Amino acid sequence: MRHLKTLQCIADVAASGSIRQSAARLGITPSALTRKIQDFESELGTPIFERMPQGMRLNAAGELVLRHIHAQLADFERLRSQLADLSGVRRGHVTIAASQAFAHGLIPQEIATYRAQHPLVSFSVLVRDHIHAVSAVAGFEADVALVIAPPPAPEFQPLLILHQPLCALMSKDHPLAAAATIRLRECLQYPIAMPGPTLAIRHLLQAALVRLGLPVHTVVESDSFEVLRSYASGENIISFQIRAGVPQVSGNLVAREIDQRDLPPTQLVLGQLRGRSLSVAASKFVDQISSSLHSRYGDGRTG
Amino acid sequence: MRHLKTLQCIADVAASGSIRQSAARLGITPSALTRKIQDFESELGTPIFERMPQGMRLNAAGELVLRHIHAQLADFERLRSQLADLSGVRRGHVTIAASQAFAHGLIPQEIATYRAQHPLVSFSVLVRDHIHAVSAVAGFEADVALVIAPPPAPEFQPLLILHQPLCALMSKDHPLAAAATIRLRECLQYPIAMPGPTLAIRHLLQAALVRLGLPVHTVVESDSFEVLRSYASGENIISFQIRAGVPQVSGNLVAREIDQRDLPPTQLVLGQLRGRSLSVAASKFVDQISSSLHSRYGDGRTG
DNA sequence: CCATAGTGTTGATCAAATTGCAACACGCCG
DNA sequence: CGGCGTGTTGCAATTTGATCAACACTATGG
Repeated sequence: MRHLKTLQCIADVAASGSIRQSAARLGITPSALTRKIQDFESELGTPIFERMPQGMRLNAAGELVLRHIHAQLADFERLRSQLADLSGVRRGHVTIAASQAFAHGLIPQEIATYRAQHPLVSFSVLVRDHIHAVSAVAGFEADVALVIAPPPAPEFQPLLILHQPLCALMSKDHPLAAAATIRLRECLQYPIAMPGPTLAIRHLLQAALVRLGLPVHTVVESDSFEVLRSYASGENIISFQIRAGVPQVSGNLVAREIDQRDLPPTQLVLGQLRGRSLSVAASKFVDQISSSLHSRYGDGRTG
Repeated sequence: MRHLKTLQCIADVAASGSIRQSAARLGITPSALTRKIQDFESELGTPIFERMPQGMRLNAAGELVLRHIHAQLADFERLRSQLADLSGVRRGHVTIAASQAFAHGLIPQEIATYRAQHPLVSFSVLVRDHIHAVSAVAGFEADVALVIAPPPAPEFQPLLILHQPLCALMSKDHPLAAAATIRLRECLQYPIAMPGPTLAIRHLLQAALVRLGLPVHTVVESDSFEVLRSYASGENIISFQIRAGVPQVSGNLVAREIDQRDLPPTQLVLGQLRGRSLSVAASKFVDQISSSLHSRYGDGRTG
């Protein structure tokens, strides 16, 4: 788009920190690029980059400008999506940042459902921990984020909040698989495949385990739910996962909820950047995933 | 601003409905303007104007585009305001749409207070009834609106809501001026200067009067509070005004609250367009007027 | 029913802004 | 020092944009 070209150039230079590098990526010469930036700065009346021997870096004014540019580009994307919807076909691109817990089951399934109706909409999925998922939303890298226990941040606006119990994952022959819900202390009688410290549920577990004061027999610790799952399905080992993160088709794997006296329900939040209006495609995807989660899990809150 | 020029052209043509007219106002030739629009439309892949013998009119897609353009321009204005604030001086322009009730006392006084601290900020005041004030905000004509009993509209986001009693206006020698609060039926013993049907408080009064079922001795009806005030201060006539609309220095005019059993408190709402972020200048003005109203009147709600 | 005045559009011409190329100035590092 | 990295500038080629005049069309009034 013609009138956004300069803005995109600035955003690219801000990201790469180098005029020559951005020039190559944008398919123009460094001189044209440097002039674009100079013209923009002179129109604005303020420099927005610090020129350093190592390259370009945004100054304070530039940070404001970059936020504005990202907002402009996002809003234009939303316009395109609206126009496409007007003519009957929904097209566009949706970027969702999600906790790893949902990367296998929930997200791909929701995307598949959505794309069955609107095949012209494409998706990007960023797997990030709760902190970085929220930053991705704040930095216009992602349209929405689906995370467990997000840090409170004023710019992150929740669109849906569910309270979910934690589940113990085990093979379906496991002695504990008979009960509907189990106590955390029962789990500790068996070897544990422990989520790594970058996973949000690790902190929740940690707190509960300390409260219990019992020894934990950790046989493996991993940042990958895939690894944890494979252990839990193979041996007599127990692992953990939030309920919405449990795959619906799970082979010989079963999930049993942990009694809420041991582990209070955890917030599962779908949210966006406050004050931003989403594209039609993203907005409708949010609607779908909201109603899907809501009908499947209701509001798991009990206390 | 270079990259916004085309957008401004489109907005102007949409407003004027004529290429030649806009061309003259923008200082370019009609041919250049028609080409700008054609280029934009071809980049977008959709026409945004209907070409009629009488001129240009936005089509459905154009309406979306225009909204986007207004949002872009407003957001750029906000950026400029932020940049100015960064360098220590606050500058910018604030447009406020207000009910006529506040056009004399409250608004000019608040603007004067603000401009005493920030003389580089300029103001526009649009006097509109509650319906049109909300539309002005929705159509990006005004940054904020201060209105009585605004119609419920999803795009209008309240920032401050006060519940205000209606007051009877009379000269300070008036027989009723002795009491602190008065009953509506007492007022009807005297001639009334009645607010015109375009004023929001007319509807409130009307409902209460019908409920009372007493004859009303209307000597004059006017859409101008200035006219009503002059009658109320001159003869034994009574007029009405919401409390925050009563001028603080009022000559020989006094205001007495109507008993809330007769007339429930009215909503006084300061609001903006939902999802829009205001310029620093406008945002700080909202802060000032909010705290000023809040400290002066608290929340007048009682029931 | 034609003349008129209004609309937007188009082709050719020309000026102005943008770009590319090559050279330059500066800082860094071995 | 010499090589490599950065951003910047002068000048020429190119592209973009604006102008002017003519055109096609429609509504309106005599």
